[in-house]
Amino acid sequence: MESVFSPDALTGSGPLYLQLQRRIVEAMQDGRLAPGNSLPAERDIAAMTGLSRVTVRKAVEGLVASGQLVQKRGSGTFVAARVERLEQALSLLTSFTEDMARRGKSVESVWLSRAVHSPSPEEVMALGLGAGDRVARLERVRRSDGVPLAIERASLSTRVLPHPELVDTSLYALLETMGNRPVRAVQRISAANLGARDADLLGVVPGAAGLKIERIGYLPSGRVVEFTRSLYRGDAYDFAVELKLAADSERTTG
Amino acid sequence: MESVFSPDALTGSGPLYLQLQRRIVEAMQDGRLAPGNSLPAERDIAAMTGLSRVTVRKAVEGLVASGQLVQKRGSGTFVAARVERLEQALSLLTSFTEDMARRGKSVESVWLSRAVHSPSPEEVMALGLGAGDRVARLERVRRSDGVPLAIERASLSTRVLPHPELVDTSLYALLETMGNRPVRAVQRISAANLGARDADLLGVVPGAAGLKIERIGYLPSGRVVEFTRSLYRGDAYDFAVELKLAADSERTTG
DNA sequence: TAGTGGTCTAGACCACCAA
DNA sequence: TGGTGGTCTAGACCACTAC
Repeated sequence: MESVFSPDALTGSGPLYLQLQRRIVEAMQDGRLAPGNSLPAERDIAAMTGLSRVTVRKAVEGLVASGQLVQKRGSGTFVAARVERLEQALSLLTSFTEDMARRGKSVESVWLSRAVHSPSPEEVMALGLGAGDRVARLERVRRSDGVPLAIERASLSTRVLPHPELVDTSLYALLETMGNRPVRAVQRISAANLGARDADLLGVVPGAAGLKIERIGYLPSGRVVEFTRSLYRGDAYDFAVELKLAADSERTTG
Repeated sequence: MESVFSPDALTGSGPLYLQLQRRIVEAMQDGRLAPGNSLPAERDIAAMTGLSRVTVRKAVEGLVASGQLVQKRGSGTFVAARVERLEQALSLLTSFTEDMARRGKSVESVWLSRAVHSPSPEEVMALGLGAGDRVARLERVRRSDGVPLAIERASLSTRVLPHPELVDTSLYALLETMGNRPVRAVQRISAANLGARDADLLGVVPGAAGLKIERIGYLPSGRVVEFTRSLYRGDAYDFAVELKLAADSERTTG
């Protein structure tokens, strides 16, 4: 433990903050710093290493940004707990609730908003709204076993969901009872660094990588039902897809 | 322009570096700072705003991390160029080369490595190798129209690819000539912050969000052909998927 | 209340780039 | 060579947490 923050061994090449960072990472890898362990206070590390506190902070900063350390103001700096990685099959149209239930995980939703609004231009486009149409917006943080996994922002025409406040756990379950459950959807997946607000909601550091998914769900008739933008924690989620050879795939759309 | 860095208007609430950051973002959004424009030198911004250089750097740091600004040592700080976002259909098994050709983009590969190695434990698992088997490793940076888009690290048994140095542009094209082109693949998609080396290869800042894709490709016989780990630039790539209702999908595996 | 991280300053030297 | 970003220091005050 002392060896991690000893003043010697800071004799390597490169910036001092990177050398210190490297030593902390090594200590975490070989178990000298285990998940949950706290690091000495920044001022103490500075005194032990002979560096300034600013330099120590810069070393720690990078590890906090990559999720390996967690800082709590007034409390201390801790080695982050490992997050179990969940995997979701991407080829099936399932809801988050159903998906988690299937693998025996609890699901909690923290509602941020459930109300009717005037549509944004983006929503008008995606949902194919007419003049005067209004949208139901559902915004929530999805948790499983207490760990926040995703932020979900769904928009639906009030014609399919006039009373968004009735949605409890599963949006798809409610849509099903009204005969409006989508049977087909198109998703776009990309990655983005999370902003301050979203990172906060997901319990990660601003700038952490998130999986951004935009989904448009269709009824059998081809009408659009839902337009959902989700942000998944990059460190906690995997999507699995099965692909087939191009020439091999049947054309179901022709 | 001066208004962005004027000493007044730093009267809002919250940390000074966030207030300055917000003003820079606003200037980029309304075009007062256009892509390619340079910002004043850090020391000048400090003088103009009445802040210390350290505080100015902290404001800029966040925007560099999220890819909105680019810093060049000895040269200056610049508003980042916007990167056109490409979209790839995820339901078809195509190669990068074919994919880009289809949309009229040029493709360049920068080879980092093309050689035969002893397999790592991970490769033994994924490829189902036996004792004594060796692997061909292909590592390259994929560029389109000069912009680096992805890092691709492919591993194949030397039984299907004895001479990796023969791979020129398209791995799949070569495999096809040998009757070893995969017809099916399973992918896992997640997001991760890019490390220093990978970020450098992709021309983005360390910590930027990347789309991580692991793919295992199969022959018609069910044998594994390739194990590929790719990292796509999160700001330049979109994957599109079409989903179908669970109960609706035919079971082809039963 | 004592200790922690969060912010901020003024000033310094170095490495790199362009003219 | 002069200007730029990159690193580093010593010291200060604030906000929050735990006791």
